[in-house]
Amino acid sequence: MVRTETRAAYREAILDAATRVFGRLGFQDAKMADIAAEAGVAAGTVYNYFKNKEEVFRSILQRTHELVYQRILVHQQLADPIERMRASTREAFDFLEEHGALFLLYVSIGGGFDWAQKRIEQALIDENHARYFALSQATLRDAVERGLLRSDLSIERLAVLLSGLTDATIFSWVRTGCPPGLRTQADPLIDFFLHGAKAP
Amino acid sequence: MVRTETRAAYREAILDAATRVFGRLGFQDAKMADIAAEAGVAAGTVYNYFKNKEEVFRSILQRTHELVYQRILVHQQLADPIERMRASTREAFDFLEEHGALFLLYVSIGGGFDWAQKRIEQALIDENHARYFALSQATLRDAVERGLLRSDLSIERLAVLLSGLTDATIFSWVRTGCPPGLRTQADPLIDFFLHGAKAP
Amino acid sequence: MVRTETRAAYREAILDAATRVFGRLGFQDAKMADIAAEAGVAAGTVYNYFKNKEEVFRSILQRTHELVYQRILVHQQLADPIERMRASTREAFDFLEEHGALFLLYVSIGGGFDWAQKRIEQALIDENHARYFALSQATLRDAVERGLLRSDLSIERLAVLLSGLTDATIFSWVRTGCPPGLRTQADPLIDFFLHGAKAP
Amino acid sequence: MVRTETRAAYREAILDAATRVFGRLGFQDAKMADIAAEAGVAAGTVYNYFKNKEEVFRSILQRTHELVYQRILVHQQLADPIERMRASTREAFDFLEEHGALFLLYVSIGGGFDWAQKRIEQALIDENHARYFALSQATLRDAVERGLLRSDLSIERLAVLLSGLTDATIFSWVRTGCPPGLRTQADPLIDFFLHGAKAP
DNA sequence: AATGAATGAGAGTTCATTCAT
DNA sequence: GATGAATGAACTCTCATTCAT
Repeated sequence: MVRTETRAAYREAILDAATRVFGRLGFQDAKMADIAAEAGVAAGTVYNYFKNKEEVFRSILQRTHELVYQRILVHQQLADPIERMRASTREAFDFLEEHGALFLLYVSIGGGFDWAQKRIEQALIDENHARYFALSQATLRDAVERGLLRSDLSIERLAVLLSGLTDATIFSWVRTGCPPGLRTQADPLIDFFLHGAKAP
Repeated sequence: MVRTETRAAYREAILDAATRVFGRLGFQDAKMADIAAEAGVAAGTVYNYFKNKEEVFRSILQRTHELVYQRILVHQQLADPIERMRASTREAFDFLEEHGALFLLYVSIGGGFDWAQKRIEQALIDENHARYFALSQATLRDAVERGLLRSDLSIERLAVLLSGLTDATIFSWVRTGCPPGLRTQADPLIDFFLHGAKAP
Repeated sequence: MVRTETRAAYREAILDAATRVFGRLGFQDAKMADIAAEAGVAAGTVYNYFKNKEEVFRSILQRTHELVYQRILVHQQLADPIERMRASTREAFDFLEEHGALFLLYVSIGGGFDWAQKRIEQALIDENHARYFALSQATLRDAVERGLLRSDLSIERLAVLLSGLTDATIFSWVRTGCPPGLRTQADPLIDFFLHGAKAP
Repeated sequence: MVRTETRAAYREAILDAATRVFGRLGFQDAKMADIAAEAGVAAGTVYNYFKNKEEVFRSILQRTHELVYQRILVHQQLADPIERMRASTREAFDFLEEHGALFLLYVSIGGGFDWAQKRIEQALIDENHARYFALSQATLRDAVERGLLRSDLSIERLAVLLSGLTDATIFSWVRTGCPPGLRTQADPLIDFFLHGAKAP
């Protein structure tokens, strides 16, 4: 029992370290030695927990995805689809603020374009992305059916545009050094999604 | 004179080849040997034109940026800022359709998140990105001042959101295999930017 | 006493396992983890019984040698040296058929040319080999002195040639998949040793 | 043309070096760095000529085999099969004396039992071995048909026994430090093959 | 004494860059 | 200036051995 806990703790520590290192350097530049050092273990130890560098990366993706997904899932019970959109966006932004290694989240949320990842596990990324997208699309469909959103654009197109606004906001936030307060941008973002930029 | 032209032609040929190879494989996986082979020259020749791999990449970025920038610049004379936005977006989409190696354009246009680039020349990317952004912001400012766009969002915020919509559209287009007709999405995109998703 | 027996039992179990694993994979490819797993003990346990991988190997060699040597020794009491040769060869072939891990026997008997062994303990191999050889030479000397064998070849040379015939027979047997009946080749082999290939 | 020659020379130099190193240390213990150093080139250079360590090994095998095979082939025109056997054996022994790296010859001639080789390219080894064996068997068959050899043993069995005598002689020679004069043992060996050890 | 995870030295291989031709 | 082979630093991964429990 103790052993199992210790193993799990080691695993988590390595994933945490790897998350920091990948976030800092990207997949290619991150060396296994860096990850091991950051985790405070020997190089070989990492290989007792993960088959290779790719699996470390994949595991981070999966772990992060699961974490965010669960947190967003909670809000899907809200009756009003617009409220659901607002809550989900706030939740995602909250998560980003809490975790330094946003790069990974971004990636797991879907839009990432790092060629390294592409090579590694596009399938996994796509699958995770698809799960988020499915959630988003369900909400949008609900909204369209209730007459809350225009119906001349496909659900998928709406989802793409919404994620575009979200991603751009995140990028911009990262670019400006991750200042506190990202979550406050969630509601204006949804408002913009609804009403656009036209002067009233 | 001939010599100069020959040199220039070699340089262009190498950049063309490198664009294709980087577009196909990404920065890390693209080997100098691949680029040389694609260009039909010997490996060493590349080094007669570029100091190293990074400079090849940087040069592509710069060249592409210049190309797109000039094409977009043409439309800045249009009196109506909304029309300017439409024309610029169409122009960017056209360029993407014409050139297979869209990845690079996208990247040079700005939102890219490839870690390789980050390492290499974020400064350059940012600078290029800033030039586009300046263009975009000038148009948006004009529109706001004419009362065509809401004034409760900062010009910069508007620019970020607009680029988000554009980028998401491009990503989605790439993801679906670059089907013909990207340019037809330019006007609906601007419409969405103006009016949002709300049902009328 | 019990303790001692337990220790001995562990030791034997590990050697048995190691014999199988070395036989299957050779020295280099056999991993200590494989041996431990095959023996049903933890990796560390092996090191409670043997200093290192080489000692495990050496111990197998020694144990196997001892076993075979004792079995062959029994027949040395036979009065007729030719009969002694026949009986010894049969005994060796029997042993090979009984034990799957023939490779090791062969090796310990002497002619092996595995570079791994060479590196490890050529001295030991040579010593064991010398013991067999001494037995063989004693018999041959006896035969020569009794006028049963030609005396124009040195005893050592005769021993070398005899072992060559034996080894070739074993190799050929292994190469053809160790079909049953190796022992029946012992007598024809000795006959050939005596009379050669010439037509009568 | 010069280039081609240079390339070939490099290739040969590396193979020569590798032959020495493999002969000295065996496959596993020979490091690519050792081979490169012995050849007086950089580590990477070896990889410009051979895909990997295994291919270096395989190439040596093939080259040596070809060399020896051609030399033995010359004597196949001799009318008397017994003379053919004598000449072939002498040729093989000559080759061994000329080349320090006998290990390889031995291996390529066939009886080798190095586990490393087994893993690597047993197929190739077997194929080469089969070529020698075919030669040997043809000669033996000829001799049997002419009534020169006993016909109660299969051709294959005769070939096995002959190679056993040869190998044992080589082993013994190597074991005693490769003293000059191996070739003088060829004729007595064939004599022994013909008449055996029985006193006349 | 058994365990099994941590260790870390070491090897094969890649590839950007250099340089003699 | 083009060539293309040589270079060698650097990185991932393996596994014999150690050691805390």
